[in-house]
Amino acid sequence: MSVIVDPNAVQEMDEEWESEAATSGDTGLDEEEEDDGEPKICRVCGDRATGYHFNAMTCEGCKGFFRRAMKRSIHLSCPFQRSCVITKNNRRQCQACRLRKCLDIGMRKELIMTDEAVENRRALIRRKKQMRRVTVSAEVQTGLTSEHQLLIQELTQAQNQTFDRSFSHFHHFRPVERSPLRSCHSAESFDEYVPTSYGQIWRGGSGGSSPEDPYLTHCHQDPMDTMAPDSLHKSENSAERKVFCMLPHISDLSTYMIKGVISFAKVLAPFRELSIEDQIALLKGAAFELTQIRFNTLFNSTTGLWECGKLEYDINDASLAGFKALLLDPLLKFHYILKKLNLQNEEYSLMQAISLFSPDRPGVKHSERIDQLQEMCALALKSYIDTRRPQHEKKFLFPKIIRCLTELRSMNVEYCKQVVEIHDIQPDNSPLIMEVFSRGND
Amino acid sequence: MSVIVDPNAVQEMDEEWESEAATSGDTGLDEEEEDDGEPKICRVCGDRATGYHFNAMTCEGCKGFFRRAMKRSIHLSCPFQRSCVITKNNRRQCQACRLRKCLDIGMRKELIMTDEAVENRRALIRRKKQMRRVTVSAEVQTGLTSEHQLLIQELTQAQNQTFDRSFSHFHHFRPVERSPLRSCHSAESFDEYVPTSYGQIWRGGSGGSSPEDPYLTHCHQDPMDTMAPDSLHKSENSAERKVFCMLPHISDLSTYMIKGVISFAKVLAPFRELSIEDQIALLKGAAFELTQIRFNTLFNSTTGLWECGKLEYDINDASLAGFKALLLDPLLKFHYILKKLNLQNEEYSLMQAISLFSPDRPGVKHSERIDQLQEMCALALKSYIDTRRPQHEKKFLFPKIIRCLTELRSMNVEYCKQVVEIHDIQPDNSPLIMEVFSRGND
DNA sequence: GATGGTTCATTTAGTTCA
DNA sequence: TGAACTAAATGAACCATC
Repeated sequence: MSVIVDPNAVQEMDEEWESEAATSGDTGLDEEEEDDGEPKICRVCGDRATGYHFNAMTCEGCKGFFRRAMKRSIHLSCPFQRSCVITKNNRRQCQACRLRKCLDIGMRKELIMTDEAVENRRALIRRKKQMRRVTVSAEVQTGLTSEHQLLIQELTQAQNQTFDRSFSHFHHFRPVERSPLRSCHSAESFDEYVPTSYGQIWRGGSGGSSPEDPYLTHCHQDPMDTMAPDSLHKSENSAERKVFCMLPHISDLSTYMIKGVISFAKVLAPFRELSIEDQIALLKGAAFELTQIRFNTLFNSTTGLWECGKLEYDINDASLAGFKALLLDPLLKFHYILKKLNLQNEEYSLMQAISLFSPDRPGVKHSERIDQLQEMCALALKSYIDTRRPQHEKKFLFPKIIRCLTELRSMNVEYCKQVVEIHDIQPDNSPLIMEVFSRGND
Repeated sequence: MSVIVDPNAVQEMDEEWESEAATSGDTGLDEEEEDDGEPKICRVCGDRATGYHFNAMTCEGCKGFFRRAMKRSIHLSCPFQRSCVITKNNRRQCQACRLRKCLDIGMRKELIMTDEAVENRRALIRRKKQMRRVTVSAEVQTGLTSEHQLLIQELTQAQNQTFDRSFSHFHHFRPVERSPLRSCHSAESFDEYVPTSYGQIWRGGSGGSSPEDPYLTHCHQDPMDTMAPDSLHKSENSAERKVFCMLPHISDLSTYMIKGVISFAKVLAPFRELSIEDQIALLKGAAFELTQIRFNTLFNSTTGLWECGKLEYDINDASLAGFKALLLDPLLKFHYILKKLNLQNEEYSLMQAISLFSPDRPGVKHSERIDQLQEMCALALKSYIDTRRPQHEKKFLFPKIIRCLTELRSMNVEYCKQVVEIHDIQPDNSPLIMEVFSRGND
């Protein structure tokens, strides 16, 4: 039964039969005098129109309705007979017919801005607003453009808000356990995970370690010393002893730090404005790097310790958590080198931002925008250095920082790999860690 | 069905009038006092009114009463003279008269949300509540892994981007032509392609469905009724009349929908990463299924119509395009059954993805990867249902959806066959359709 | 000035529970 | 049953860009 039978059709003497057939109702009242000044009447509901909206003369109500209904993109069904006459007073009673009428009279959904366009617009407006707030004088005084100033301000603020230097939560972590461990694995499989060459490389090259090496004066036992002899025995008494004795604690520490950097990112307006998808991709890609940058601020290059309140860690703790020299060698080097640059909080924050806004992380969709952000951060860092650092530092500091970021990035891959490997042996890592690192980064 | 007589069509924009009668022919009541500040008095019982409810100024009591009474849909009878005067104090004494009064003053049952709509609303609220807690993927237990979350997000985004619900292109299709057709073909060839058994099967003939089958009680004309008598006459005046009068339009509609699902696939990153060869194989294999899944979102199971803006189609339209009961019977059944599941956008999108990534389509080269993708989509759907659906739905929804997909797949073959057969008789199909369907699928 | 989006008080669905 | 809720949709007034 060719269903589109419309009783109204008979009454319609308008030229365009079909465009009216389903909904008609405006009975040509507003049509005839279109000559010049259009009648300010909503073509959908007959209310007072406020101009053309999405290509049709409509009222504010129908304008908003059309935008919202199209964005919701769900199918609406008329509870009546699909032929409701839309009027000012009944327009809310049938969304389906109202929307159909909108389309009938030529409203076009292409004229609705996409979510992305809206986001860009919002970002633009926000930036301009802030820009306006910052006076030009400030720019003159600091030598930084107000845009850079604002950015740096936002970053350091985010950093301070989300980097807990009280270390008060560290007590909730699973306990520190540095004592010799007993393997449930065979000697060779264990060898695979704790490199024998570790000590040599660490201790500075050719000859073994000299006691005065700053980063070796600490209480780490070589796991091999105590463990190898036992490694073929099955664990007899100590059910809790793990192969990677520090893993539970280090895992909780990492998890905590990751939550911190996630908060850091989420506090940043330009980050929040990205799609959720991209936010996740960026965080997955940068989590390791950001935590290491933050750890660097806690690093004491004299003692080789990361000082976290009353707890402190050395590189061997990482090896006791199962990480191998292939990662730990360059990582420790990184910390010494970066520490030497003696960065300020602003610079650390900018570094984090540059790492975070890496447009080439796997899974990133809108890389252009992220690229912009990264570039802005880099420029801000450059300007900051130029204006705040003494002459002799200006020249090389920026490239050195960038170099550190590059090194960090190259460790990222290895880190992810080792996390997964470790987890296969001893699944002590938190779900968050596994989620963030369990797929390839880069 | 010219039953839909709309009094408003004749009446001009008479302010008071319109507020009352959207479509139904209810007595336009006298709204003498409504001028500006309406009296906040319940039109049913005289109690203090709280606003318009179901199209009438009523109190909270009558609002709730009306909803419940209409939903219960049982017959009420007055213990008195069927003429009780309803007041605030006696309103509970006679439900029958109270309800009658409600209807009299213009309360409309259509403005009560359907059970389906309510369910959707609940689901949406549930989803939003969960969403509120989500910051970054794993941070919070959404019950979905971030991988699944991302997948679902990508799919729904692709769906929204590529499924044009404005139906604005439908006007460019060749015209709808539902009138009786005249054959240019010889009787026998005609008979061959418009199955004589069609009507019987449809109407519940020998082998078939019983009349009370919900999906068979609908108003389709049997093409044979009008056509058979004429089938021996050659077309005398109408050169344009075709054997399959709806074919041109339906063909353009199908072509358009296929373009839509191709776009859907092409927007998906995991799809784009497949070899071009496999992309083509998958699309050829799934085009029919995807379009049908999309059509289901437009299907109104109350009316048996697919609602596409101001156009609407019923199953008979497909038969007027030459499709036969062997396809159309199970297809209509499929639409009723799937619709009943009341799926959300996310679930429809996942369904499409599962169908799309079928590793066993003819011509597929790298089936392992596709198998992976399909499995991931299936798992995502399962988790989605587990986390977003109420307890009682969790159990069977997933298998039911899979069952629908199986059914759809089995129709795929028959569809391809009929498309080719139809094209042999009346080559109105677009090249795209022929390209997609002209070789065996499965 | 024209026409996009934004804001937020208001309206009116459904929900809860005594 | 209905008073007191919650929340989505609405639209008037507004802001911003071109």
